[in-house]
Amino acid sequence: MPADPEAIAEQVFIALADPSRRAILGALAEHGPATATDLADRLPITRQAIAKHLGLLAEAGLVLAKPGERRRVRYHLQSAPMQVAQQFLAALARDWDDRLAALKDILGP
Amino acid sequence: MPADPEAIAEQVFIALADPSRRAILGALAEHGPATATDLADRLPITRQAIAKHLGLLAEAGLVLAKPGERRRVRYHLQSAPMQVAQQFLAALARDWDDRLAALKDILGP
DNA sequence: AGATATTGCAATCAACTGGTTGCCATAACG
DNA sequence: CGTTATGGCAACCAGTTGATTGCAATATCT
Repeated sequence: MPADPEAIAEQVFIALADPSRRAILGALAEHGPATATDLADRLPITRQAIAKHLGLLAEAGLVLAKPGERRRVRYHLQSAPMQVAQQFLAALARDWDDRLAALKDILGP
Repeated sequence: MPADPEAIAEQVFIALADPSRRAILGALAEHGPATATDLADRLPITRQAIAKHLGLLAEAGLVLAKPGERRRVRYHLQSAPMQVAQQFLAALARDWDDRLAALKDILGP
């Protein structure tokens, strides 16, 4: 399991780049942990499509699958990877601005 | 031009989800503004592929095309959209944590 | 004018993606 | 025991994507 921040951030970016995935995450945030079939009721896509997305989200660490009582698997949000991605973004933006300022110092008076 | 933060963030996520695109941005950050052919020398992909990526990056606002002297078009970094995306991420993470805490308050002692 | 370099556009291609349908294995409940 | 729900594959399909090659247009230098 590589804790490489860039790898984690990349997976978060991929996950958050898709509207359906954001909708799934939004539903989980709004109504709490849910199963794939629950989400299929709320969202306009099939359970299998949702299951695929949940697989990807779990891979990215944004969601955790918890086996429940009636053979149901409930998915819980995990915000940790998003914070990693956020810090990655912040570092990138800061780096860019620093280098741009440095260039300006060299070229301009 | 929609200033919708989510739309901007989505484009940033899409842009940053691709390694080649991150490499292009990295090269621009490291060596300053450059043309597509310049970048094609540094990176292991063709100029046309780079041009396509630059188009997408420009669409996302992460890069600005500045027509230069010898018909050359130099691309400059723009960090503003990244800061929007970063704040979008921060807001999401905060929202999740708030709701999770609220659920915990309801369910647990 | 001719040679060289640089950009833009189009076609093409393999791989990936988001999504659907269908089927099978369980497990709960009447 | 039969029915009903739930979840896990697997196949398949259309659209997108990352990347390539080829070529035309324009500009620069000798």
